[in-house]
This record gives sequence, C-alpha cells and structure tokens, in this order.
Amino acid sequence: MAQKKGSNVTVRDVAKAAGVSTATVSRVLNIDASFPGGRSVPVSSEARERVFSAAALLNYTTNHVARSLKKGSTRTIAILAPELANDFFMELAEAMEKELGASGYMLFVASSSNSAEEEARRLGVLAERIVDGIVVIPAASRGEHIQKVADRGTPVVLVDRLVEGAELDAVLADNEGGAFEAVSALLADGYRRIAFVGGDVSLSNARERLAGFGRAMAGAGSGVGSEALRLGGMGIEDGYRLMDALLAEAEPPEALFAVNLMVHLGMERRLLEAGKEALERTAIASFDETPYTPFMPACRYSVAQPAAAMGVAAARLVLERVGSAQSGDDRGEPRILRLPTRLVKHMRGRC
Amino acid sequence: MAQKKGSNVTVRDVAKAAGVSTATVSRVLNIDASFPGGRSVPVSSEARERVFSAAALLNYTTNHVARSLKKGSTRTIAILAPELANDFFMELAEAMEKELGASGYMLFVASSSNSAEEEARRLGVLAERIVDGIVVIPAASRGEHIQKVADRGTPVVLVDRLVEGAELDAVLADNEGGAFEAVSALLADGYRRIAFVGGDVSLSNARERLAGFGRAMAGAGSGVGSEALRLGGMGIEDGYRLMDALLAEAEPPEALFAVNLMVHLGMERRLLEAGKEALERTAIASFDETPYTPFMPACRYSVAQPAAAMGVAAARLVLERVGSAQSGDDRGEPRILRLPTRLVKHMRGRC
DNA sequence: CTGTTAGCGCCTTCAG
DNA sequence: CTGAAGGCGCTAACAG
Repeated sequence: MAQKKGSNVTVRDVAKAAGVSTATVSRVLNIDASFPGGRSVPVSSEARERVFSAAALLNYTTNHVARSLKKGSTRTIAILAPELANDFFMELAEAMEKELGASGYMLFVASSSNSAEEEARRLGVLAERIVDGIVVIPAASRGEHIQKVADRGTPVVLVDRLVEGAELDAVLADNEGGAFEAVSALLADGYRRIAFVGGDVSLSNARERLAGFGRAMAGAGSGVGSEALRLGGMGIEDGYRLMDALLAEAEPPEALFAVNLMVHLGMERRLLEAGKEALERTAIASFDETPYTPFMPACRYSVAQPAAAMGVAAARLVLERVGSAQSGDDRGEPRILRLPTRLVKHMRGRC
Repeated sequence: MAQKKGSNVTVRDVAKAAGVSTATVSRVLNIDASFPGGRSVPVSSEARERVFSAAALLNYTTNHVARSLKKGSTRTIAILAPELANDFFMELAEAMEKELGASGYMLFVASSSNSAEEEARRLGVLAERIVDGIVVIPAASRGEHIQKVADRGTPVVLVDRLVEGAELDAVLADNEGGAFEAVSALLADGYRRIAFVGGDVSLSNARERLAGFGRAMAGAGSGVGSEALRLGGMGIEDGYRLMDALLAEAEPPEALFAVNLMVHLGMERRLLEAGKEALERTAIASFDETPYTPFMPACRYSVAQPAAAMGVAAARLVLERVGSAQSGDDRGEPRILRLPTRLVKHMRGRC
C-alpha cells in the first residue's frame, strides 16, 4: 500500500541530516515557535542553523497529530452551531476564531443540522480528544447530552440559548431587554394593538423575548391578552403561515413583533405576495439585524444582537475552562454572561 | 500538573477490566463501528459483551488523536473559505459536510479572512496532518502557496475561483453562462444600454462573468464599449460607490448587471437612500441569489449558483484524491467541473 | 478466536 | 548545551 501522505519526513530524518539528535531538533523547532526573538535558548546557534536548513531541505512538516497525542491537547476549540448558513452564528464564529487565534488556538466549526440527535453525535466525536473545548449553540431545549460531554471532561460553554438539563457557562444576548426596547419603540410610535409573532417557547431565547414583549405591553397599560400572541415556530415557513393567518383576520393587530429573523423573513415574504396595501398598513419590529434588514419593506425596528462580542466572550470562557481543566483545578460555578442588544430604526418612504 | 483531561481511560484499562487483551478491545470497538450488523466478526460474542460493558462502566472514549497517528489519517477534510458569514460559502460547506459524513469523514470549516497571507498560514497548519484533504475557496488571484501544499502531499481542490500559479482540481459555477443568461433576459425586456457594475478582473469568476456579459451584448448587436464597464471591487462599499457615480451621470445606463451579491447589495443601499424615483427607473440583474434577494427593490433577475451541488462535487473530488494519495497512486490530470447556474426572475410592483 | 509485540511521530525528563 | 530513552493511546501483524 505504498506511502501514506506525500512527505513522511520526521524529526528523526531531520536529526540525521543535521547530525544532531531528535531532542535537539524538537528543541530548535519548538523554542523558535514560542520565542520569535530567539534569545536565551538552550541550544547553540550553530545547531539551530543546521536543524533549520536540514528541515528546509527535507521539506519537513510537523506532525500535529503526534504532537497532540504527546501533549494531550490539540489546541483546537470547536463551535457546534445548528446550521452554518446563518449570519448570526457565523459572525459569532468569526469573532471566536480571531480571539482564539490570539491564544494560539484554532477554531473547528461544525453543524448540528438543527437536530438534537445529530448534536449529540457530533459532540461525542468532538469530545474524543479532537478538541480541547466546545462552544455549543444548542439545537433544542434539552441538554442532558451536552452536560454529559462536559462531565466527561471536555469543557463546554453554551451560547445564545440555555438548555434544561445542563448547568454550564453561557453567553447570551439580553433577549428580554431587546424585545422590550423594540416593542416600547412601537408603542412610542403610537401603535397599541401589537402582536408577538412566532416563537417556540420551549427555547429559552424565545421565552425571554416573549417576557420582554409582555413587560413593554404591560407598562403601556395595555395588558397582553392571549389574542396578542401568535406563537408557533422559529422558521421561515412559520412566519409565512402566521402572517397568512393575520392577513385573514377581521381586526388584525396594528403592529407586529417577530421573534427572530427567520420568522420575520417569512412574514415579509407573505406580505410581498399580498401586495402594496398590505405592506403599507403593516409595521414590524423584529429580533435580529442583518445587512438585508434595511430592505425588508415592513420593517420599522430591528434588534441587533452583539454577535462578535458574544463570540469573544465565549472564546474567553472556554479558554479559561480549558486552562483550569488541564491544570487540574476543579470547576467553579457556571457563569452566565448577558450582553446588551442594540435597537436599529429603519427609515420608511422608500417604496 | 495533575491530570490532563477528565477521563484518561484507555484501551488498556478496558482490557484489564474485561479480562482480555488490548487487541481484543480494539477489535470489538472497531469492528462494531464498521459492521453495524455484527455478523462474522473475528471475536467471540462473549468477549464482545465483556468489552462493551467494561467500556461502558469505565466511561471509555476513543482517543481519536492516537488513532489518527496510528492510521496516518484523521478522516477529516477542511474547507478554507475567505469568510464564514457568507450564505453561498456556507451552503456549499453544509452540502460538503453532508456528503463527507456519508463516507465517515468530518468537515473542518476555517476562514482565511479574505487574505492571501492568512490563507497561506492556515493552509500550512491544516496540512500538518490535521486533515487528509483541503477544499479551498481562494481569497486572491494567485495560488502558489496553495499549489505548494498540494505538492507536499495534501490533496487540494479549488472551488468557486481559479487561481494563477496552481494546477488543481476545481469546481466552478458556469459564470460565463450565468451572466450571459441574465444579461440576455434584460435585453429581451427591451433594455439596450446596460452596464456591468463591479468586479475585480484579477479574479477568475469576475472575468468569466464579464465575458458572459460581453457575449450577450455582442449578440444583441450592441458591442460593449468601455462606457458600459463600471469595474472595481467585489464588496458592498464598491457597489455603493459605483452606484453613487451612476446616479450622478447625465445619461445613465438603462439597466445594470451586478457582478455579485455584495456589489448588488451596495448598489441597492445607495438606491434606497436616493429614494423612490431613482429606484423606479433602475433595473438590476445580479449574480448570486439568497433568501433576501426577492426584497431588493431594484432587482429583476438574479443568477443562483448551485452551491449545494458544488459542495457535493468538491467533496467527491477531494475524497477521490485522498483515496489515491493514500494508496500511492500517482495524481491524474487536474479536472475542472463546471456546474450550471439558474436564472431567477423577480416580480415587480410590490412597492 | 485471542494475546504479544512493535511502532505511528513527537516531546521531555534524566543524565551527561 | 546535547543525547538517549521512554512513552502518549491506539492498531495491525504475527503467532499461537
């Protein structure tokens, strides 16, 4: 079965070519990596030179796998998101990657395909010493399988959503506050009968947004009646379906609050089909802001989540946990970080 | 320095607990993974049972790193994209992940942050036996650093763009054909003076789209004069700037073809600011289609790239190369796959 | 069917 | 400052 990969050049080969021992090769290569300056290194500059040129000559490449096995750490962190094609998740991942890179860690981005089973499977594999720590954006409301991974020794931090059955570090947006602000803005604009559209209340973020909605409405004197709630789902189709029902109502609400981007998108899609007048008499505020939000015809306000800041915070939390896990420190209490959202107002009169 | 990760349970521990040898443990665990049926396995069912229960009892977890070192393969493929927060790239990645999963491979998603230097750095690290093969969406027009990685023995396939200085397998969209179709549609609608907006012609995909534009225009009798070309950049700001200039022209083109989504987005953003009449007298066709494209007010046509199909094709190509690399086969000639685009017509009259 | 053995490539004491 | 030697955890011959 011939050779495996192209170059099978090892430290031994380099050592032989340079006329030194493998220990020296290892020293040269590693010391250099950590001390770019290269001062006060426990290896003669002559040996250094010879090792370097031998390595270059032979086209030597570190075998990270062997290094990881020896060190008991891959210096890699994973983020497991419900899907990849999602601006919010990926902005968060990009920020994480940057933050981790500064500490010499790589980021491994993986998807759970919006399925708790798939999530459990991926977590299991990732925890098999492939990564040192995992950041999870939970796909569902329960999290026993996530807790299990953490219990077995791989640090885990949750992002965006809390789950039942797991007590872990978490980084969340201020969902309650963000929804409160958006709905308050609608109220300030004079809208009174406002409905909350979409939302799977088994998910913590949807519940929190609903709570913010309720607080804003209660503050305006108008208590929230159940007729104000159009719950059900977090996807595009859900928004479409709910908007469809709203259009058929005899006395529809004056304004709508969409639980997230997907529901918002579905709602706007239905409105587009309904035509100009439906669009003009509908005002929407929505969680989530993207480069495309300004083009949503009915959108008056959107709540921007601090994706980058959340990514940075998550990166720091895992790294901290990874550090204590490796030095044997016992795990402290779970910490929950909550980051503020930002309300964005959208101009009208473009159509 | 205490324990490393939580459980340091190894095959040896399991072997001891089950009263068998490590070889048997390894057999049981691996055979089971490959033959779910579990027939005709070279190990007694009694031993199987004991190994399984011992493993469960001890909470044993495979150390993938050790396995990879032994096998000389990590069964992981990487995709290196210029950025993560990009629908097209991530749809492609999702499809790849699915396709790879079917063959028992994982996908490692990484970002080159739109920088050739960063791309070279990441490629170098990934090639250090961390992954068996790499799919690259090049960040720039030159690719010597990519070729070098391939030459050192890690199979590489290019996606979306070709680069100079590298002869590798590639999966591309039919950029020329897609642009041709879109511009032809504008011509069929009666528009005559059409401009090509945006485009870094050092990038192969921009060049190909420009060629398609040229062919369509030539076919309509109207040769493309330099006045039809508004080249320059592939980002949102570029689109914004170019649209800004267009609005200031005395005799602006009747319709516009945007080289990609980002440029399109920038153009629409500028149009939104310009107001209703500017929007109404502007017709745009653009490469790239997203769930948001239907909301772009000036958009008449968009060219959908076959992201998923490209991901699947790329996955198959790398896997094939990985297979031949491991069995020592020499590399065949580079193959270039070109997948058809799809023209999407957008309804008007919604504003 | 099962155990023994020999590394995969690297790092890191422990002695010079 | 440098070399020799012992594994990290796993799998795959090769013998029983």
